[in-house]
Amino acid sequence: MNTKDTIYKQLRSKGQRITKQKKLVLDILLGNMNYMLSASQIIELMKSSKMDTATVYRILQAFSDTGVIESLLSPDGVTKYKICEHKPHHHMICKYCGKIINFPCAERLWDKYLEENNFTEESHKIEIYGKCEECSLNDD
Amino acid sequence: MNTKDTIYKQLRSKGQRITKQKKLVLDILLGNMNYMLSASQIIELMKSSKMDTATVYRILQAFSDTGVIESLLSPDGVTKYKICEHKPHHHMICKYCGKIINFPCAERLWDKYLEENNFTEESHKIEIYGKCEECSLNDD
DNA sequence: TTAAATGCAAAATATTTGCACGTTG
DNA sequence: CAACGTGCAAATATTTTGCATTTAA
Repeated sequence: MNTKDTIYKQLRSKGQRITKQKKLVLDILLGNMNYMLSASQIIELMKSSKMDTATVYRILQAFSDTGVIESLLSPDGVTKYKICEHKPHHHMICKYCGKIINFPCAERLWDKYLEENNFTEESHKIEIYGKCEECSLNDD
Repeated sequence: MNTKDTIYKQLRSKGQRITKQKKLVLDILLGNMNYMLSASQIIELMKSSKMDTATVYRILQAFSDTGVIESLLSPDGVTKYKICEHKPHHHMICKYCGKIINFPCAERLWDKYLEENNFTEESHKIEIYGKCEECSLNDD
């Protein structure tokens, strides 16, 4: 079973239907696994498919509700989306080209603080911003 | 020198002027150190001061450029702001009441991955979502 | 068949801009 | 006084909604 089938299954399990439009948005997202796309970028890419903006927003919402995509606030203040990967991981985000590199979720350092505050963790997110290898090389 | 003076200095050092409007927005933000506010919440709170929305957006932009405020994408997809604190720290964010609890920035776990990818870290951010003590107690 | 999804059009929000005027330093 | 910031009004951009129609399961 490939990634697409897994996602279809995930969507169906939440009572969603697999439409032509969802497949198109999914293709875009799967083709950009290493980048985050903003809603307006996705809408732009969908123009050739004559898909309505409202539909794009509804699909993004549905994908997000189902956990198919995750979102992130980029340093320039824009919300961006990408396909969720299932192994727990975090992101290194290149500020120069936007590339995303995943790294595994290691053990936690903050248990102490959770205890001190009686805070119950439900999820967490680590984002590292900087410059990727390629962009460093291009500096010369 | 108190927090406000420090911030004024920070703004002046970037050539910004301290206006009545900036003081008002700053007061709101300082009065909500433990919560994140969205642009529209801030605009709402500013209504009594008859401040223009355009001005609020310009001030938020200016504060952000100067590093006076930091932003975060909340789980419901809204961008929210709060005053930056200067000791390196991260956030525990209660999903039920929105309270923010800071915890210090500990040593890093991901140096290995930076090396593997020749990625140059410029900054990082850890966000922990869950339920705070008070909200847990209220569950009963 | 029928619940869910789409397209379309329109409304509601959110954000940005130009410009004349006011204010800070 | 000169540069910067503000208010106002208007332009854009973004996101949401209602409803008739289409479509996936």
